[in-house]
Amino acid sequence: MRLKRTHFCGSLTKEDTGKIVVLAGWVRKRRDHGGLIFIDLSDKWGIVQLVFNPQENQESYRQAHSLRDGWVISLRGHVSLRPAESVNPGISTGEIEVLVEEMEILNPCLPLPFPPEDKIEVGEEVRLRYRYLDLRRPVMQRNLSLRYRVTKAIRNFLDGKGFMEIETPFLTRSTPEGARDYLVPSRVNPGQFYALPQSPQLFKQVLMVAGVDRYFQMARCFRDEDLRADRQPEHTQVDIELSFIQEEDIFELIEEMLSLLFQEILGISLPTPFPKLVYQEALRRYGTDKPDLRFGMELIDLSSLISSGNFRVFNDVLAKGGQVKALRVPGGGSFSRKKLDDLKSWVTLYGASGISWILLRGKEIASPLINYFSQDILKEVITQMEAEPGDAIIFVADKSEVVAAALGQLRLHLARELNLIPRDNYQPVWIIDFPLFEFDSQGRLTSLHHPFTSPQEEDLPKLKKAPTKVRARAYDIVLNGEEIGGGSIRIHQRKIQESILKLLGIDEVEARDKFGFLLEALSFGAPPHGGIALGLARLIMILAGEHSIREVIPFPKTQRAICLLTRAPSLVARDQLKELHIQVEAEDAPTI
RNA sequence: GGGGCCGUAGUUCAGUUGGCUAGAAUGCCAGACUGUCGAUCUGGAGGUCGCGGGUUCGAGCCCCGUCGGCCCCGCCA
Repeated sequence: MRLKRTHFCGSLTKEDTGKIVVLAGWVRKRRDHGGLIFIDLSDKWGIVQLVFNPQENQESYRQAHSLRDGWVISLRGHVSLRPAESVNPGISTGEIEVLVEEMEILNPCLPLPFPPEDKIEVGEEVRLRYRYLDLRRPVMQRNLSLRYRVTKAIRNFLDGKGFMEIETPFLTRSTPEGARDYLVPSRVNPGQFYALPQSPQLFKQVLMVAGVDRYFQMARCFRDEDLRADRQPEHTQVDIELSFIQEEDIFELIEEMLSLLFQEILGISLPTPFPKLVYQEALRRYGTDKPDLRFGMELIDLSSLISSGNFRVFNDVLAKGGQVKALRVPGGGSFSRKKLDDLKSWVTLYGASGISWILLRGKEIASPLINYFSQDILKEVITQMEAEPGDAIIFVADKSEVVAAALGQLRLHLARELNLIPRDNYQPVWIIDFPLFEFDSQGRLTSLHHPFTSPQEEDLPKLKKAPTKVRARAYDIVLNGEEIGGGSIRIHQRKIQESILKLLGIDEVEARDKFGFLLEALSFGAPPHGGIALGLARLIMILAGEHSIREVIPFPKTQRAICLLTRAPSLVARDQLKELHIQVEAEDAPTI
């Protein structure tokens, strides 16, 4: 590269008119008029038009004929004001152009699979395979830069609050959190494995015992579970832990931090304090523990009202201790029979056997329930639902968990479909008072959060008799229906920790083996402590207005946990396996 | 582990009941053109219809299997 860059493509303005500049970048578009060639040159900062004129410079004009999209060049030229009729108001440098006097071709380029611009019609598979081209697109550059600005702002903020960033190991031991571990074989300890951390949970607690008082980390976490639009096998969490604090301290800290981010990034002020919603109430009103509060459509319990009718489906459900709840769907009165059938089969995904409905078509009421309920009851239903002409009321009757899942999902589904969710609106909410335990599918008691979460003190007496009634000192932060973080006040006393482990069916031997180090640490003057972890990509996804975290992760994996760029995972050489004392079952694993 | 949608030119897609040489747009290549910026005009090249098997006189289309992408259930502090 002979020419030394003096300016960036996107930063030139008419103030630079007359200057001799050296630019470097990618050829974006060639418009060859035979006697005159225009080229858009792009770099990270934007686009500027180059002009090759044979009357100005024969040699570079000749070279310009060979240029194609994606070629890398540098050039020296002088900045010139465009003729008034040729100004392009569509780009920031539209008032000027650069007349090229000398050019160096730095690298040619194959024809591009897709152009590096924002509006492309190309599948994600192709984008991921050529991720370096995808990331050249301005929108992806913005997402990358947004991520950097967010982490920088978080570091500054936490630094100002007396926090210290500390790294914890990637090669660690399997922790008892719920997810499947990624394992790493140990060469020097045959048959033994490290686990990649699902979170630095125990390390950050140990750091509190170590007197660090305020810790944070941009912590990479690994979970070998199936992927979703908001889940990758590895993700970064903003991991935070503090000593000598209560829930309110965490709430205030995170509220201040998120407010700062939204102010700095979007220029939006989030009102603080954020509202708090008790877990049970969230389930009752929204059917989920991560409610989207940007719109209403709450679930209304009509069980007692409806019990006076003689509709067998409802009565059977109620007799078995279930419930009948309903959702008001603004504008749903015009739903067709087919649409309602589709919704009916859609809710079966969530275990419901179907839906029932009342359509308010002007003054008319269309409903299969008409034959089973008196006019008075139907009117009362409409009153309780606060339904208006043109609305639909959709019922689900089942046991409470099914009603919550089905109606909760239906609420989201229909709100999206009917465009009822306001844009540029951000509604954070704390979900609090989670249960400490739940029963898993095999009827065993498990932690809802994790086993180091402190029970609420007033519920301690229920630990033995009614463990699922015990509330945890745990909290989630939910933003626009996305769980962007969660945490808890931890157990800092060995006795309580031991009794929780015992309740979880972990005997003393296993407890000592798996986290004896924690129990021991708790015995050496562990301070009361607690913390939170925020899912960085989810937060940035919301700030960026994207709908998948893959849009804010430079090199994400596909739903089958494959990196299409590098083709990881891959087979490894036999020798590598042998060195690691690993034998692979032959049937599904060819070797190289 | 399961459900749904999808896979045809570099890219995005169309392709009838199974029937001529598989099309369009864009991109690409060549030529023309001195004010374009989605340049324009003329011409051209470009296909393992994801892969394997089956049915059939004949398969892009039907059947079975398989691989891959997306969304979801289960799973997931």
